[in-house]
Amino acid sequence: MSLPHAILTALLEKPSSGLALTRRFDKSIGYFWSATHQQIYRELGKLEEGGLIRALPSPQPTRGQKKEYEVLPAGRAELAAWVDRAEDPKPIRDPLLLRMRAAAVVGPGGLGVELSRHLALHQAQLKEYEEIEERDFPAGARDGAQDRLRHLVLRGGIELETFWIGWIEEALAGMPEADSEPGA
Amino acid sequence: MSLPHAILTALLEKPSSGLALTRRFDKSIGYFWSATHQQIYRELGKLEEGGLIRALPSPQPTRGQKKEYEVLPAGRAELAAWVDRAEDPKPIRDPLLLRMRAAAVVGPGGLGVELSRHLALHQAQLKEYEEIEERDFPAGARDGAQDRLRHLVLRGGIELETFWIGWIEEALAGMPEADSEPGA
DNA sequence: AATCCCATGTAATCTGTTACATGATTGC
DNA sequence: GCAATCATGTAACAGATTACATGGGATT
Repeated sequence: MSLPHAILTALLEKPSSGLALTRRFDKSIGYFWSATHQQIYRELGKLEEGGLIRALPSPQPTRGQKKEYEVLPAGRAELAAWVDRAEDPKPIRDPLLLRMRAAAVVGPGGLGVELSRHLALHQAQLKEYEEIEERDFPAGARDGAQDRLRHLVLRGGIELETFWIGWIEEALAGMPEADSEPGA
Repeated sequence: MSLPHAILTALLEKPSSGLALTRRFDKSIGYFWSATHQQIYRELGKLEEGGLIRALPSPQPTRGQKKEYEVLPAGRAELAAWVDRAEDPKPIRDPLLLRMRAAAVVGPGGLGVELSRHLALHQAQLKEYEEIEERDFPAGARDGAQDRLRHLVLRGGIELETFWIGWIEEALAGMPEADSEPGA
């Protein structure tokens, strides 16, 4: 139940068309909640139908025509209620951890190569986050409540990437190349 | 595409019935890939149909009768291939980070309460992992390739919980009670 | 008129969740 | 016999992914 709220948040930050939203879900909001344009258009339809957002009046709203959306008061209220709502953290569900566990049973095979590849991807993502941090939250700047919260979210991303980098390095250290298979 | 491989891994570790698998997905494997019994039964059916596992011969395989499964060579091969396969890390998709971002727009409301609740849950989970580590991987024990990999997976869980605890504490520190709402 | 890009969608499929149904076994 | 529990499933739906379809405007 997070996608509609991700969209409401994005639209409150700046009213947008479906495509513009899609672009923003490739960065910014999308760093913490990804979505494709199909999901976004479908959800925009539902949100409009539910009276949480509305399309800004435009000449002719036909197919292929840009349609800008803005959040209605009901939408803002729903988002505020969601922020407060109790919702348990989802248990971890990560394919890489699972693959490591499988490797313990069938042997690591070429997992080392894959780990190195992931390491590079996480390092690149970390670098991207750090550049954003430098640009948007330079050290020593006074910031308001809004900025503090947004910075905190970014810190979360940075620390998660840092965790992965450390964990993968640890994994690679204990994994020569083609290790021998454990017992059948 | 991870659920079938999670099941193959679990069945290689120990042939089991559907219900026994379900129980094990509440701990162990389930710490890194959760699944309900409905998912498991459905997937067991597909895996059997696909010739990756088979039900051990039993008296009368009717409804309500226990059915034990074991992995066939094709299943082991598929799992080994999956361990090697290139599969990009999924982008972060976390409701709590998203809620923090939404809080930057609509104000934190009672998010602090929710954060404290999550903090307690993560602390409990961390404790559970640490007890497992003490029990299964006591310091100074020599361990084989299999144990090293399984320990590494557990370390991943421990470090992830540690991250969340740190991050939530950081968040709570910068969030008195009911902060004032930022701009409309 | 052909091609490309912007923009909005539909359809099919897969994965995951929630609620419910059915049969077998065991203890009372 | 009845209730509780073990065990295996069905059905309906919600959410996410992938592939494809449609149309407008600009460029060449």
